[in-house]
Amino acid sequence: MNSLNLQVRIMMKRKRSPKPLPPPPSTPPTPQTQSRHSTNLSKSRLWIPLNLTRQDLSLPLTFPTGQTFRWKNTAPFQYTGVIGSHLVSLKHLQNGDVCYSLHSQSNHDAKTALLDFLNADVSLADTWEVFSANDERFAGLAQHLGGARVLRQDPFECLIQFMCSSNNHISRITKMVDYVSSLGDYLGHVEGFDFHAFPTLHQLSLVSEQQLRDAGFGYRAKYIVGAVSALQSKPGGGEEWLHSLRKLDLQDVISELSKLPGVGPKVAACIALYSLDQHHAIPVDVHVWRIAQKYLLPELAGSKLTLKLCKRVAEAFVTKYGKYAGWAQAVLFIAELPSQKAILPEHLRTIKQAKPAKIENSEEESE
DNA sequence: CGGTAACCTGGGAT
DNA sequence: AATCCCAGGTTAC
Repeated sequence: MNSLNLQVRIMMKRKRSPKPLPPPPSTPPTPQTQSRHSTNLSKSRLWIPLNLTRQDLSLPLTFPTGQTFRWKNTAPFQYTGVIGSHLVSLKHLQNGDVCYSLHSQSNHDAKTALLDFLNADVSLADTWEVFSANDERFAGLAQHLGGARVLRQDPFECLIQFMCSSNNHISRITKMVDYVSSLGDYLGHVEGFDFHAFPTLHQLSLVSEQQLRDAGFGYRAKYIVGAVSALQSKPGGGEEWLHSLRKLDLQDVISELSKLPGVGPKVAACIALYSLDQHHAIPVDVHVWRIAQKYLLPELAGSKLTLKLCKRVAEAFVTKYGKYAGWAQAVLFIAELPSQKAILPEHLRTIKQAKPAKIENSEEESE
């Protein structure tokens, strides 16, 4: 009956009901979906400048590049998302400068929350200078990928998002994250997208494993329910406990997070880097592994990515790039994305054949 | 303790 | 058309 309450609350919160994509049996919280008729509130919107140039923050290189799945591209050079209870749009002006707009009642703390979320205290210029000094290729990439930042997200939101990301692809991750998001308080809609505050730990605890499975979470349904349950049993509350990890060393952060079901080294590193101030955390995925084999640890080319090698790759990144190695990883990672490679000149593009496309005759193993 | 086989799903390649 | 493969991995054996 908890879930029934949840359902009622959701129905009441929702102002509109787009098509019900994954139809759960009892609870139909629809994910955010394009619903054609968007209001034109944005026309008369008040845009406030942030003191950030495109080199400080590139929205297209920061929001749709895999560190969050909650922000939507709501117009050219414009992204909209939620920070706490603030529904915010960010966009580039013609000259590249960034400005923002609040869709909810503009509280004074909204700008503070926004700057915090953007990790605005970290100077990208200073940080990248170190990377470029230690890596000629990075210096080249930096010319084309300026403004690619690491965000400082809410830890709980980050945790759930990256639990969804494991062994998964972007489109389905986004669908799953949209579903979870729909369980939070409704905040408004922008350009056809519905936006919700991320559900609280309590709100998420009201959803069952079966509901998540029906929504297409697969085996991750069990992990999420388990992780939520584990968090609820933390003294002082799970959200507070997650925040407290910001004070720990990276090793301890990874160790603690890894105790949660569904959280392994990769997901833990993502949470650490994207939400827990662990700027030298290196999420080693297949892309980073390829980067490492090509440019960092060529002697490992061909071997399989084991836990041990995973740690070795992370160490190599920190050795080369220092205490903000995670920020360097973000840039190198973006350079690997098919969607971003197009903006790079030929000589900076990487790894034509990460996995050797099977050539005609398979009788011979190429070394 | 290191290595390996399942695991949900679905979109794209073969 | 039917399979296979892979996707920003983790768990259990």
